[in-house]
Amino acid sequence: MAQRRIPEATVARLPLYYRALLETAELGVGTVSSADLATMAGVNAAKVRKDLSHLGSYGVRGVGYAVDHLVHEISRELGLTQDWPVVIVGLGNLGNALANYRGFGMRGFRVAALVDSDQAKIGATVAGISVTGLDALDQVVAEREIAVGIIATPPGAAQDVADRLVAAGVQSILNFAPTVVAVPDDVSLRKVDLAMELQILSFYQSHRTGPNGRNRRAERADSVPEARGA
Amino acid sequence: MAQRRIPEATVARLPLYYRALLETAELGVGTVSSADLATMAGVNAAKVRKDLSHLGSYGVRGVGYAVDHLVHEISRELGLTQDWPVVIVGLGNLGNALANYRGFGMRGFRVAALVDSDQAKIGATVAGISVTGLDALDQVVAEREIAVGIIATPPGAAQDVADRLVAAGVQSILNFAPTVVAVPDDVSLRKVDLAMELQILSFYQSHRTGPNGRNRRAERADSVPEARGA
DNA sequence: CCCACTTTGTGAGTTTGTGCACAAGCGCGG
DNA sequence: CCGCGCTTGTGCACAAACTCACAAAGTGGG
Repeated sequence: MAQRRIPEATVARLPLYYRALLETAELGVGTVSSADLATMAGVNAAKVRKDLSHLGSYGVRGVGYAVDHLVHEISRELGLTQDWPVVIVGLGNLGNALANYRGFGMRGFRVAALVDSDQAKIGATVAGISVTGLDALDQVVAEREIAVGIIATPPGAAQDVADRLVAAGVQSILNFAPTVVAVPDDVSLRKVDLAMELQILSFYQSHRTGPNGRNRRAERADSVPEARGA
Repeated sequence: MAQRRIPEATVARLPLYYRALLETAELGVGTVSSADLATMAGVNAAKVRKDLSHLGSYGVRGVGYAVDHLVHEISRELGLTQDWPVVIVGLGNLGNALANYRGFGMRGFRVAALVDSDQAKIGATVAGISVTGLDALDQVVAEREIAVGIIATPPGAAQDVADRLVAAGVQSILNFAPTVVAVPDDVSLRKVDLAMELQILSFYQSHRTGPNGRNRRAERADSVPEARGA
């Protein structure tokens, strides 16, 4: 099958497999079947096989996939073999939580800088890192070779921050502010919007039919119709 | 067009339109065109029209959509006309941030309870709400008629908490723990996984071709290839 | 009243994603 | 050496989502 050009949907699932594989490796298991992986990742087994076939990582028929090898392949494909310094902009409740979030350490990501526009916060130390002013963003990004920016500001400031990040050379942005942010085509952008997620849940909750509200299924790409196996 | 059975993809965008419309209403504007909405929501105009046509909300040809009416329609469709009491389980960094998050007030959602298993945290007051023990989850959910649960625990505790939420009668769950959680078919589940988002960004970042890494576009459903208009 | 202009709603064609079902391949036991 | 059981890889058909392009329907000016 075509080696390159991995479908978006597959890319979005690779991290899921990756996590499942790390847990499997932890247990000392040497090989997994697509069915095992499917259970752990909460998806369909055929999908797992097709996804993995996209990255050319061969399993062994009759046996399964070598855990170590697959971890390495996915890791390489996701670019987790290199170090990604991250800057977090905005140190309100969320920014603070993110700065202290363990799990960034998860292969690759490292909080390398914290930035805020509030004079009162500049110079303070959060999670062992000194907070820098927004004006020094360019300099900090350049010095620490930062490629990923996280926006955790109020919505009003988000676009300005995004513009500054882009100007400073950041190529990937994760936006937590509840507003639409525009960036040039050559910059990747993803968003995480709490209110949106809740509103989507609200939709499915209010659209349950039947007297006691327990009938129709509320399928979602993210929901997990699979077994409880493991 | 068929009134009912709104496509998933459309449901996922309704909150986007909703927010854009609220901002428009704020400015005192009476009508918007699909093109305006498209710019604000960062999507394609044809998509906006098709999405809105799904909920039968009629615009006026040659004019556009009445902002107030549309806000009302979407609000009703998303179920935001009613009150949704929410319980947050797990009061680490993230749980605390969520408890203090303004923006929940956004029409409908209200943090009604905070739960943690740590004896040291029980009884404390966070964001004006007293923290309850995990054992009292059933009681709290019943008493306060909670329908939505947010899991902000470490990954190891997530499945157990999900089981307890389901047992207590919660029908919609938003999971922030970086692990796969399984729930019965009649419970809606969405997940927000920070590490996954970063890893997906990392994929696109490491797959930019060309010497300086500035060539290929990294399109994504969530990315915003549109103009900077408004 | 008619015409030019604007904007919606949607039919049709394309692309993307999903899931089934099965042939091909591998290991093991006899 | 052969056959059996297991698991991958994938062809195919179907479903979902997206985009284009345009007819239908409204407004406002002359």
